[in-house]
Amino acid sequence: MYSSELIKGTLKTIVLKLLSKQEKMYGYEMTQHVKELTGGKIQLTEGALYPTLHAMEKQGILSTEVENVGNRIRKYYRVTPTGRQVAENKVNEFSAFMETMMVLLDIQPKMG
Amino acid sequence: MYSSELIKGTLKTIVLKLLSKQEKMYGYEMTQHVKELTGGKIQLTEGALYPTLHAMEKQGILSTEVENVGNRIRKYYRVTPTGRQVAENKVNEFSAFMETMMVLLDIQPKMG
DNA sequence: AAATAATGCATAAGAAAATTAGGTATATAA
DNA sequence: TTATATACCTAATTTTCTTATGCATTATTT
Repeated sequence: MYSSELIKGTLKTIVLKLLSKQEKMYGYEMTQHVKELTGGKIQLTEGALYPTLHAMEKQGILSTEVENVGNRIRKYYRVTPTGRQVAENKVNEFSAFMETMMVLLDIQPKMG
Repeated sequence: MYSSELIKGTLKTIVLKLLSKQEKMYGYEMTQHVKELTGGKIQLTEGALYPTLHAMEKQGILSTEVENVGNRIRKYYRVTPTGRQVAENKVNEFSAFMETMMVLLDIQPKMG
């Protein structure tokens, strides 16, 4: 697990990237997906995730549809066309930011 | 300039790295140094920097010495031996975090 | 000479984003 | 039947940063 300091500010970017790759997802699914993809090193907390999802919906970046699974509710999120643009910008910005940080911190890129 | 969201949580890491490379520095000098090194893309604000420096000093990560330059005061900061270890850990953690984020966001490493 | 910008420190109010902790409810495994 | 997993949500608090302000000295521009 990374210190929570580092992860700050990346939540929206992560959510938007997930939803750019996968038509629709619900909140809990996102937490599990990220946990798996990062080997448990990043774990989205629900207390942070849900308010952020609501905010992004309000901003027109995400849209929702509710589905009933058994007696439970699932709220699926999708990126809107606007959101898709925001997603791309966010990822590009993060990418540029990382390059800058690598210079600043003398970090060598890993050769695949 | 990157959105302030992204830069959040990296301030201590940046300061510790600067001071690991350069025996001693004063606050204002750090702001200028980072500005130059990043082509203005990251700018440490004094409102964030000074309180953080004070906190790190209190934690024993940094030590200070005041110098009079003309009639002005300069407060130099150094990393303590403890701080040097913290610095290394922080940079390593950030490096690992970036790798994780690259996987998560499908970002390709730049070949030098 | 006077005004502005740059240097250099500092704090304080407020905003933003997260953590922590709680709540509701169903399904399943031990 | 008790815990764990699924699935949503909110509220109080904490952390961290921004914005604004203040003080003082020195260098530069007009």
